[in-house]
Amino acid sequence: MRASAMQRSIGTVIKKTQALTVHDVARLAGVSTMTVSRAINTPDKVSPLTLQKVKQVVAQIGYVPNAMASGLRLSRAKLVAAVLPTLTGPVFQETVRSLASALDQAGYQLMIGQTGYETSREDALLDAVIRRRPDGIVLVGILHSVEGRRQLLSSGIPVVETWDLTPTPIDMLVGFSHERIGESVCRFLAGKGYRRPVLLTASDPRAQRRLEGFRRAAGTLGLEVPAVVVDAPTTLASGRSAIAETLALYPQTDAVFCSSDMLALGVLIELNARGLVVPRDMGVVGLGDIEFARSLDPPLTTVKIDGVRMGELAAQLIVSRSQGVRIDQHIVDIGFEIVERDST
Amino acid sequence: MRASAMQRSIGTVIKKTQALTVHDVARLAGVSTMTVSRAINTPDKVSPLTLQKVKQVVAQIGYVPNAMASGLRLSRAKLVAAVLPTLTGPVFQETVRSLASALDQAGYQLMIGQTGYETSREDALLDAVIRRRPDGIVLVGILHSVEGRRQLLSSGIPVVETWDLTPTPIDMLVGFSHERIGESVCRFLAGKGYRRPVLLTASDPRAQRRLEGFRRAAGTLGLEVPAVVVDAPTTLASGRSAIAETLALYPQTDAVFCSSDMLALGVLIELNARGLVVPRDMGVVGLGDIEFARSLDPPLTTVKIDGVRMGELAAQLIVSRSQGVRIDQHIVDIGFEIVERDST
DNA sequence: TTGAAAGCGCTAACAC
DNA sequence: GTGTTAGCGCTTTCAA
Repeated sequence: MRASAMQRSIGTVIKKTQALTVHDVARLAGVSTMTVSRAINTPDKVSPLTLQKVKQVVAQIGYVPNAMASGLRLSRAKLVAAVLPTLTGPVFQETVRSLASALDQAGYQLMIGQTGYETSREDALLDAVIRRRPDGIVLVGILHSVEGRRQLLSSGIPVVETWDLTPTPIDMLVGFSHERIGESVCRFLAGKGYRRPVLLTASDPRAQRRLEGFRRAAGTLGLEVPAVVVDAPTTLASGRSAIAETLALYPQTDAVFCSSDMLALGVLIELNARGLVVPRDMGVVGLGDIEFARSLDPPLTTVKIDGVRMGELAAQLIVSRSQGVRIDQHIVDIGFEIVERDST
Repeated sequence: MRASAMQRSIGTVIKKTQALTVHDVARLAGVSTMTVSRAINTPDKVSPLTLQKVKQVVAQIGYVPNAMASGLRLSRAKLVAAVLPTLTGPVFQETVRSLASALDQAGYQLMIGQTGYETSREDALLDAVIRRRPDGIVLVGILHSVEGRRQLLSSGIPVVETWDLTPTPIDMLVGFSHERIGESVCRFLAGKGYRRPVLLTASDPRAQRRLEGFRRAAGTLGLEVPAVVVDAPTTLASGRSAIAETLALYPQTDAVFCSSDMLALGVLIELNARGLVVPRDMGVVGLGDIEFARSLDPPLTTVKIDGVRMGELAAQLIVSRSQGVRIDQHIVDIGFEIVERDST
């Protein structure tokens, strides 16, 4: 009978197997604990014979070192924390995935904390994060709380902010300028002959700055740019309703710049449902260039944000810093790129 | 030369700020370290006056307890690990998000490990996970490696498998039957009058079992069911090409059951591009009922998988177990539901 | 090349 | 209600 089946039928509680330690290995291998530690961490500082003996015992009894103990001793958790608004939605996914991969390759694990768009949760979350003494903290998206900023600063833990660009980061930063995106998209649309663009803007500060950039550029062209606000996080459904609202309020609109590709997909679907043809009746620009953007019908013109690169760079900054390397380039602007496809 | 050695030789090393400990608080508050510990963890076991004094010092100097130290002392990391194929794609997102939230509320943090669909990576990843002595491990999706199974079992760490149903879980399980989904969707489509269904099937074992279930049910109805295989992870683009292939190979197809909602979206887009009308010319069924399914045009008939509930239950099982509660229900079948909308 | 001692920061158990 | 002692498992330092 299998163990689990037995437990269910009889109701036995599992005996908690006593976890193995260096002492167990040391005893069985006939060496000191220190030698075990060396055999595992710096094998070249141990004679081939002892090394082999220790390795064999480790394999045989299935010893796995305790990271809490070594972390405490070394003051290095080999852990990095990512703090983000939410794991849901395609926006930050690529960044987090590549961050996790890059860290993994360097022997670090990733811990996740979601603020859930509530500023009140941020402080408690940061406290929980700092308790673990991670080797670094990656902020994906914005940190609102002022108290949180202070906590991070005084913790002395390396911090990388992402997805934004500010001249005054907490510590390090890998991002891009939302204002410049607004400006660029405005010029791009104007260059294509669009004269009555509308922004479908998420209710977050970064979207707000894209709007400002867009309007600034539009001002020099003598254009007025209305904005339709959408609650964050943006969804396909909110894209459909936002374009419906746009058509009702500003029927002469000839192009929309959406706060995300998902929003843009909603727009495409709603326009298609209304028998309107993109780009003939309406130009559509997305943001993110997530996986499906190129596969839509028509393929979506969008602003490519290199989330993978951002994650990799963030990982690199933290790993270097935690190994004591001086970081000269505290602020990295990874830029963006307007990918022109058939929706404009 | 090791990277760190090289860095040291260049000589640009930064000194770390000394982190605060209970001793600092104790000294400044004029009490013992034990009293500080009590003031923080069991405030009701401390006199109101000392409590206030300690709290004030803590706030003033910004002391944050060291979780590695308490974790080591208590043998409780207050950490749960989630191991999954990839963070990308909408499939497991809801599960992971709700898992993180539920754990957070119970005072646990979530650590992420991605196997990246490579069995070879699984063992190394599990080793890294077990080192941290998490209070539980949640397997999202399947664990392929036999050695990994063994490692997990002998670690004694509570394990919850999800997104599947097997009579022989490693430990605990929260999932649903993929075979029954196949059967149900087959009967559903047959009931709607469809006679030539095709499956767009991802190349993973769970999708395979849905196909088997579908074919078994189809067999009793005298139907043959071809399958078009799509590489995991499924994407919108692979949906477009899969339906194109389907139309070429099996032109009389009257319905498709897709391995994910994203795949189904690709199908809808491709059919729309070809001037085919859903459901008149083709019935489409998705899997997952992710956020956008109801907002598509037409709204997508799909199999609702309650990822949020799965995450919550997994969290609950682990938290209970780690608090010493006996778990009688080792296997929880959360079922599924066919949500009929307008695409069939 | 190997080992003994000490301590990372915290808290259970036991005194007072 | 508070303090003292000891030790969680590991690894740096120093001695052999």
